[in-house]
Amino acid sequence: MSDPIGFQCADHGTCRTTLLARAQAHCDSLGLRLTPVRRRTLEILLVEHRALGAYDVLALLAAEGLGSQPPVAYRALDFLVKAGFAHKIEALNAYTACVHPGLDHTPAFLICRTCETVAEADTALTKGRLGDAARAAGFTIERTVVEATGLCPDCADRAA
Amino acid sequence: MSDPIGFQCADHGTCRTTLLARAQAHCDSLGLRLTPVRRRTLEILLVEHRALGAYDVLALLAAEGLGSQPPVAYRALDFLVKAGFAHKIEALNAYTACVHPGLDHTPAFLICRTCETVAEADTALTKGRLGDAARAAGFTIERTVVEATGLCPDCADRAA
DNA sequence: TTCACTATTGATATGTTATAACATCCGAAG
DNA sequence: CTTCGGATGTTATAACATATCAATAGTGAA
Repeated sequence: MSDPIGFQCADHGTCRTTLLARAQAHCDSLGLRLTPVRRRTLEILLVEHRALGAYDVLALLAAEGLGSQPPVAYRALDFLVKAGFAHKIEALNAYTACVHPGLDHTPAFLICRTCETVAEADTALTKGRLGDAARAAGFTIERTVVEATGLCPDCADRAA
Repeated sequence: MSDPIGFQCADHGTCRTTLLARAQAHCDSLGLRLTPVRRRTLEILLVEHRALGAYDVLALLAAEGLGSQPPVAYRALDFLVKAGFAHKIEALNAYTACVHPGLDHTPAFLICRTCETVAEADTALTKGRLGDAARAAGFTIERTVVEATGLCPDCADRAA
């Protein structure tokens, strides 16, 4: 598992620029289209650096004239999720940018219940004990959701 | 990790009776009240043996005159979840009975995307690699969601 | 260029999941 | 018996998500 990333990102500006450029390159190479709405949606997720609901995203898009109805946000988010640039956090019904897009990975999330910051780590859960249990049961795993809720260091300090 | 339970429960009648009795005993000993709505809700989850949405439960309750408005179902489900008799499946926004209530455990679920049957296993994820990552990041895990979606043996056979 | 094709966007409506807020009931403790 | 807290009834609405169909724009072939 790689180190989780998210609670101490020193330079959002750089990671935003880098990841946007990577997304653009990825789309170019696959013939996908990173349209203005999609690009801006990804940028919003990168800048906010926490889990945002579809309607949160929609409000920000709408403020810039990039669409005002729910499908606009959901389509953009679906695209980003399918392309691997973002993930859906099921426990929050919210979305967050992927910190290492392009790589095929099974994300695991550490979600702060106070500030909603999300850190992304990797698991290889299907190779571990859950995978063993699934095989024993004859179950074929296609997708996994791993989400841990709790307190991030900053919020824990603030509470103490 | 215990074996997953759920894809081959031979005798629903027995497990229903047993688990209802256990829930009753647990409530008695803790001074909780397993009221008619709560008891019936648990029974519904046990009998169906798959993930049910709150409105599915509500429809069944309503058909028996046990309330007809959303809060009825949500309150009953919240009670069952808090008491450890049921779990919420975040990936489905649905609820399922716990197969070994009373024990403090971190459930992991195998969810068939076709028949929506849910098998429950245990993980000790906080003791594994995710726990290591969380500790390294200074993150305090309070609750974990582990859900694997895929195909159960029956549905896999049927598809083949 | 023009055409046909496909992906994307725009717009309206609706479906689904969940909770807020407040009134009322009812049983247990004092 | 009263009072107090948990449970329920009821209305309304918030929050999350998708179906549908029309309009538009980019792409490649004739």
